Parts: sequence; structure tokens; C-alpha cells
Amino acid sequence: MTRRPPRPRERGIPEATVARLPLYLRALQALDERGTPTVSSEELASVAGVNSAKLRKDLSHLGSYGTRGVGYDVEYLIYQISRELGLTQDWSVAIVGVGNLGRALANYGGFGTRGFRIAALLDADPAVVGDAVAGLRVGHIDSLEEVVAREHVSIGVIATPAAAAQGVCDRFVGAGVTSVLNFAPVVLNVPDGVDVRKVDLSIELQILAFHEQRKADGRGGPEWIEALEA
Amino acid sequence: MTRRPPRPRERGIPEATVARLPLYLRALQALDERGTPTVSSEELASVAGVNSAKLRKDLSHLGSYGTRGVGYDVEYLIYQISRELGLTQDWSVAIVGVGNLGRALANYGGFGTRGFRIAALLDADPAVVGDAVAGLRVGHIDSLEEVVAREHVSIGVIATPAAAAQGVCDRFVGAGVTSVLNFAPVVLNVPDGVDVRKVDLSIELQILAFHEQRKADGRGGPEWIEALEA
DNA sequence: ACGCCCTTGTGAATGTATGCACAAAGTGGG
DNA sequence: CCCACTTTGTGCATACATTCACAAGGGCGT
Ligand SMILES: NC(=O)c1ccc[n+]([C@@H]2O[C@H](COP(=O)([O-])OP(=O)(O)OC[C@H]3O[C@@H](n4cnc5c(N)ncnc54)[C@H](O)[C@@H]3O)[C@@H](O)[C@H]2O)c1
Ligand SMILES: NC(=O)c1ccc[n+]([C@@H]2O[C@H](COP(=O)([O-])OP(=O)(O)OC[C@H]3O[C@@H](n4cnc5c(N)ncnc54)[C@H](O)[C@@H]3O)[C@@H](O)[C@H]2O)c1
Repeated sequence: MTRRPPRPRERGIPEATVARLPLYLRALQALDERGTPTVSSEELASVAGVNSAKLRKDLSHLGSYGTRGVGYDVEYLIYQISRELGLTQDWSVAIVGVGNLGRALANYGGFGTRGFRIAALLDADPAVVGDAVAGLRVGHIDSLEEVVAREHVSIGVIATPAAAAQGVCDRFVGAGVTSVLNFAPVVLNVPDGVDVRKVDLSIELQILAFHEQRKADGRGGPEWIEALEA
Repeated sequence: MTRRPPRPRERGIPEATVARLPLYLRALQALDERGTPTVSSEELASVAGVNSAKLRKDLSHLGSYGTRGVGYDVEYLIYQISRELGLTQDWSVAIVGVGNLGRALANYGGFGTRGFRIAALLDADPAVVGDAVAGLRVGHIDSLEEVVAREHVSIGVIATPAAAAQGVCDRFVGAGVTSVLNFAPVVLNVPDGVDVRKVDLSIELQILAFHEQRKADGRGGPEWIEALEA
């Protein structure tokens, strides 16, 4: 029997932690550009807008990359978080639905700078297919499977109307894509092993409206400690 | 139809529940358009993509609006959730930053249909100010305070580059806006009582990349039960 | 070499969320 | 009117997340 204790980076980072790692990464990159060599958990937490104990616990899931009495080496921590997030390799992204939103996404410069390459734009509308958008030619949706295979697409972005989203998703999954980012306001059904994340503007607005209403309601009411997030 | 007197439950709906209410609302509206008069927690949960016990517990925070042995009246529940979320009134939204993303948002039809009215578009670039976008004339950022007061803006949307976001946010807050939706990749600092929600594409992609990498890594590894969300 | 001071990493406590399982409550048939 | 059946609403157990508080560890000045 082999030893149990020697597990340097046991697999199993809490989902809540994973969701914050990109935040820390961004804060660290800002510090790095400013030339800061090391940073304490207190400072970094302040920049990232979280509690410092939470930050330390989050980082402790990756390993012991800090130095007591000093803090964390900024560049080293950037590397470690990048590696953990899988940003040391490039990911190919295909965007389906080149309308208002799809075009904005395609023209967004912040993609490539973080290791995500827009490999293809696809649409069903003949009036759109063939257009040049952000230096790419829009392909026809029928070529999805071919494009996914050829470009090694691993992340599919859906920016079609809601009615078309499940169909596009199914084709992505059928073509072997196991990560989907969905902008359409529908719940996508996918088999186990496929990750779906959604960006849903209406939901965000409705959550804000809920709290806004509550602020207006509660005149003279008791305490209204709002959980803020940023 | 209202057989039961509207009994507002004790204030204090869990944040996780609030975040799911818009999902239930959307599912119910789909059912309503299909003419379904009542729905069981099991069915509704299935459409919304959640566990049925969770759905029942969520709804129980609003009150007892179901009928045992039957289910929930679709229209009545739509009304109750809408009221709880504050969608029985209209909310005025101002969008600052009319670039790629701001234009896509302005042209997005799904706004008005849910009680959110785009009251103003503002930008700092003289080349953009004065443009007609989605039937509105783009105003100058200097008029922010005036516009917020005149149009009773209660939700501010920030779609400027990251560097400008905190400044715009401060002006919103100074003008009395207490709910902000931020698309810029920065952590906004706001005083207590102001809610900020963010939509951050890069973070979503990085989270997907993390799981994608893990799927690829774990050949022969142990179980890989992925927590899916949709 | 030694001890002081700073900051990490983590045990423990607390708070929040999820999901099971079932009694209570309502419907409809006979 | 009662009984069989369905489905809600919730107590309880468990899992996950956050925060506190501090001992352990490392650098640095003397
Ligand atoms: N525009 C926004 O700001 C915004 C905000 C929130 C949500 N959304 C959602 O994002 C999605 C896209 O919004 P939009 O404003 O860009 O819409 P849009 O109508 O401008 O663009 C949709 C595009 O998808 C294409 N399309 C339709 N069916 C297709 C199919 N089966 N396969 C491939 N392409 C197909 C259309 O040809 C069109 O080019 C919608 O679901 C919308 O609800 C948009
Ligand atoms: N385009 C996307 O798909 C996308 C995706 C994710 C995040 N974002 C983020 O959304 C934001 C906007 O992106 P975009 O692609 O629309 O950028 P953009 O450059 O096309 O548009 C930005 C607009 O903001 C205006 N602006 C700049 N400073 C301003 C100020 N102080 N006050 C008012 N207006 C000001 C500019 O004049 C410009 O019109 C950025 O922070 C970007 O990182 C965009």
C-alpha cells in the first residue's frame, strides 16, 4: 500500500473557489503591471473585493504558494492560478449566432488576450453567412461538426435566439464539445459530463429589481444589511 | 381567482432562492403561453432544471400558493413571483458606454418585455454622442445626473472600458442610483446599500476552461461527477 | 545565533443551501 | 361520507461555504 498523506494538490477544488480564481488572477495581473513583486493576502483580498481569510483558504486549495511573514510572489501566483485554470494552453471557441450579441462578442478584444481563440463564427441566416466579422468569415451552421473537428473547438458559445439554442447545443454536444456558454434565455438540457454556464441579463436585472424594491419598501423597517457582491 | 388573501410571508428570502425565481418565472410563462392551467412542482422543476424539493422550498418562502394534490395555478404563481421580484412596476435603466456591447444591449428586445425600460444611453465619445441607437439619441455623459433625476433611473448599466467603470459607477451612486449592473472586468467599490451585479464573460470562460482541463487530465482518474448548472 | 514581528495556513465555529422522506391537506370516485 | 390517491410544505440530516482566531513558520535586525 502506498502512502495516503503525500498528496501535494489533491483534486477537488470547491466550485465557489474556482469561480473566484479568475478574480484573483485579474487582480494579480493589475499588480504585476504596476511592478508589485509581492502581495499580502490582505492587500490582494482588498483589490479583489473579498475577505482575506477566504482568499487564503481559496489559495490553500492550490497548494502552499505563500511565504509567511512576506506574502505571495505575484508572478509565481499568476502562474500557479493560470495553470490551475487551464490557461497555460489555448482554447478554441466557436460562436454560433452572429447577431447583435454575437458581433459584440466577436469584436471584443479581451478574448484572445486570455488564451481564448475565436476559431469560428457560424449562423443560419444566408444574409449573414459570408460576412466578414472581426477578421473572420461567418460560416454556415451546417458546417458546425466539421468546424469543431478541424479547429479543435472545445468551448461552444450560443448567441442565437432562445428557440434555436437547444438545437445548437445538441449539435455542439454531438460534435464532441463538452463546455458550453449560453447567452440565450433558456435552460439547456445536456448529458452528464457536459458543462453549461449561462449569462443571463434578464435574471441579473430581476435580481437587482428585487433588492431595489426591498430598499424602497422598508422605510422605517429594521436593519437591511445587503449582501453586496462585486 | 384570488381565493386566498395574499399573505406576504416574513421578509427574508434566501439569496439563492431570489436568484432562481426569475428562472421559475420564465418557465411558468412558457407554460402559460402553452395554455397550461396548473403545474406540479415536479413538472415545473423539470422545466426549470432544478430539483423539485428545492423548488417547493423556494416557493414556500413566498407563501403557500400551491394546492395539495393538484399543484400550482400557473397564472397566479406568475403574479406572485412577479410581485415578489418587483416586476409589477416598471424600472428605468440607463446604459453608459455605447460601444459594441452597449449597442447590442440597447437593441435587445427582451428588455422592455419584462418591465425594464431603457431610459437613456450615454457616452463620452463626441463621435458617438448624438447617434440614434434603438430609437434613442445617445446623450453626453455629463448629463448623467440630470438624466437620472429626470427619468427616475433606478438601475445603471455600465458598458464602458474597464478604466472608466469606477468613475461612472461613482457618478451613478452620487446621483442616487442604488443598483448597478457592470459588464466591465473590474471590481467596483460602492458604499453600503448599493447593489452591484456583474456579468463577466472572461470569468465564465475561465471556469469552463478549468473543468475542461480537468476532464482531459483525469484519464483513468476516479469519479468525475460534475456539478452542472443551467 | 536569537528573538521579534509579520503573515500564512488551517482547525473550529457558524451560517447557508440542498435534498430526502413523510405527514398534512386537498381532490375525486364510489 | 369515506377512502384511495396525489402533491404540497417542511423537519431533519447532510453538505457546502464563510469567517474567526491563532499556532506555526519564515524573514530580518541586532
Ligand atoms: N443583445 C443582447 O444584448 C442580449 C442580451 C441578453 C440576452 N440576449 C440573448 O442572446 C441571444 C442573441 O441575441 P441577439 O440580440 O444577438 O439576437 P439577434 O437576433 O440579433 O441574433 C441572433 C442570430 O442568430 C442567428 N440564428 C438564428 N437561428 C439560428 C440557428 N438555428 N443556428 C445558427 N444561427 C441562428 C440569426 O440568424 C441571428 O443572426 C438571444 O437569445 C437573446 O435573448 C441578447
Ligand atoms: N463586447 C463584448 O462582447 C464584451 C464582452 C465582455 C466584456 N465586455 C466589456 O464591456 C465593456 C464594453 O465593451 P465594448 O466592446 O462595448 O467596448 P467599446 O470600446 O466598443 O465601447 C466602449 C464605449 O464606452 C465609451 N466610454 C469610454 N469611456 C467612457 C466614459 N468615461 N463615460 C462614458 N462612456 C465612455 C466609449 O466611447 C465607447 O463608446 C468593456 O469593459 C469590455 O471589457 C465586452
